[in-house]
Amino acid sequence: MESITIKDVARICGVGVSTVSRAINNHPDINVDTKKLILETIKTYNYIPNDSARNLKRVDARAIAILVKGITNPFFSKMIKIMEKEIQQKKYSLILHHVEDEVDEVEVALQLIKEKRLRGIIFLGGYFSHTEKKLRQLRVPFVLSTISATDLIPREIYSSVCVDDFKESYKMTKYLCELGHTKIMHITAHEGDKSIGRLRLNGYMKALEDMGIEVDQELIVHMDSMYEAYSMENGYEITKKFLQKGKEFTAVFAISDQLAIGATRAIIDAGYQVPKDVSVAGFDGIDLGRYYCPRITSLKQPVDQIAKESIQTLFEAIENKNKHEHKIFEGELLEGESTREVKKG
Amino acid sequence: MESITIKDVARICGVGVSTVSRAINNHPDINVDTKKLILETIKTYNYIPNDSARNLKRVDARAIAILVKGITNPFFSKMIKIMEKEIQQKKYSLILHHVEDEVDEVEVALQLIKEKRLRGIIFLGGYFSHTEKKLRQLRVPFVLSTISATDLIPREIYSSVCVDDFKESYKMTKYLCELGHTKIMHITAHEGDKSIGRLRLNGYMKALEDMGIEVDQELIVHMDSMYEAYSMENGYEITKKFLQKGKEFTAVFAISDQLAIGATRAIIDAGYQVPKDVSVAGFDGIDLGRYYCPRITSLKQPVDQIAKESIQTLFEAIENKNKHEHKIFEGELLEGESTREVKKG
DNA sequence: TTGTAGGCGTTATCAG
DNA sequence: CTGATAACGCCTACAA
Repeated sequence: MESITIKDVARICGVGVSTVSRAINNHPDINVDTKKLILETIKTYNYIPNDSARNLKRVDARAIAILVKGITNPFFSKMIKIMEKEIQQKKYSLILHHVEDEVDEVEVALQLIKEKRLRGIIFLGGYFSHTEKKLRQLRVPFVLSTISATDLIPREIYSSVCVDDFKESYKMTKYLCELGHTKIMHITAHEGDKSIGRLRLNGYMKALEDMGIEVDQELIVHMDSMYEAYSMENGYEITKKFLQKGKEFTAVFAISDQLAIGATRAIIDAGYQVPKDVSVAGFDGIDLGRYYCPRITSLKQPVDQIAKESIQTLFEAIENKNKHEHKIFEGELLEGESTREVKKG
Repeated sequence: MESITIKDVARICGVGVSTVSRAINNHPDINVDTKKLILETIKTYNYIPNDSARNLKRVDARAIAILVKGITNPFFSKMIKIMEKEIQQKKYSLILHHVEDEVDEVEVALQLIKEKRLRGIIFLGGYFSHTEKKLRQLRVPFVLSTISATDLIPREIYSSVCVDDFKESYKMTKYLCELGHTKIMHITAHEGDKSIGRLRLNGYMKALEDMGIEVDQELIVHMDSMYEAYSMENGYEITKKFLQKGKEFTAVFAISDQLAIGATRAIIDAGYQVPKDVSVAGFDGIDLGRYYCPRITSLKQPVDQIAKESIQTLFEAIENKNKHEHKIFEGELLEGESTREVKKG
């Protein structure tokens, strides 16, 4: 019934617990034969060390955690895979943790630091409008990956790796304008968002302004909190409702590819064609966009680089206490089949 | 530097540790005012109990774990969400754990049981060709959700909730045959799969046989282990290669929607139309299929029911030691826009 | 209602 | 190279 402990193994092998511990943890000071014996007994008796006890005692677990907000977002999946590899290479162990939309990721981080003796944290997704005070409680280095925090948080207390959301959004909007679009519906984050949603919205507005197009507030549509954030469903429902209003528009620029796909389907369901009647553009450049019909024009984030550099930056901060960096990568405008010059007439 | 412990809190409040413990854990025997005081100090000093220490001591954590294989599979995301709710309702805590494609999920489970004092486990995804011996090491009840294990494992040692993969696959194949298709390419699991892949393949073959169509081995294509299992990319690359062979076919039936979507894109890229030239059907009935263009015809698994029943079954097994059930739900054939009658001529 | 002390399974320290 | 033994932070009898 009860499971076997290190003491049992020690007793069975006729050695002390510390010797068993040494065998488990690959300590150098141990006789090869005793080690062999111990390892064999462990195998036959199927002993598994209790990790809680280990973490309790261990000063350093050489572990870092990735906190992901938005379990369904395929954009993150890829990033996580790359990060996993990098972390393994550094001989660290990874704690991957999903946090629900409404849950406070910093609370979770605080908890995890205690529990797992983390050396550092990567935050993936979320809005990150936390107070400085709260962030300072995080005693280990952390990096915001693909999250542009607004200026409310002093940049000396954290690292970040991302694209310039303002600029890339500007780029995409300008691209659409240059195709002749002047009535561009923008699907943005929830009302009151102060993170990437806000930055991309600003980029959208500035681009219009620079192109001499007046910003029409009615064309700016927020995600509906009834549905999952950044999801296809959200994009679909929003767009469907928007179409019912009869407001004129010739293009959609959504702040995620999933939203863009939802929008596309809604437009098609309403009897229009993409891109013939309406052009649609997204953001992120996820694989799905390449498999969708039509291929979604998107602002591709360099996932690979961002992932690698996030880990790199974190390790630098770990080794070099208090060294915080903010790295910005260039996005790439991927022309798909979902955008074209505005229809004449 | 060092983080605050229960002793510190006790000292600060001028009480004993057990009192603090009682305050934290909502024990009844405690003075309201002292409790208030303690809770406040905890807040201001930002004390967080060390979970490792807790789990070490606790006999029972009222926790169950979900082990998911295939982080990118959106089919699972939805299921997890529902399960989370159910588990919360039962006042259990949930440990959600992803396991890599090559990793042995039972090993992970064994580890987790020790570490977290689990009461039960849900397995989601994977192939499950483990030995009976290994499975017996799992001392807590477990249920295979949407995994039909083959008969190699005695049914008395586990529970399962899923559709009848053979039957549903038969249903879809028959549907395609009735549309007049006789040359149906089948995208199946890796060579040697003995789990749902095998069952669905059997269903496909039996249906053809019953319809008087000879099974053509050349039309059966396995996933390529170069790419992620069940992914769009896998479907795309496989189909692309298949098309190059010039083998004649008028329909594709893939064992997942993601594979089907990849196949669709490959077919379109080759200059054919779906469903005009080739019909495509998938399996699972994920949301994405509804947003794709064309909407993917699929065999929809009743995610909601399966998720709820999985949890239900697990709790019954927990409360009722050794009571194992095998529940089967009916799938639904969702006609999309990706299939139609075979082209005449 | 409260405090003291012992132990959960490991690892680290230090003396053999 | 090896084995006692003292922590790690918390919970829970048991005593007060």
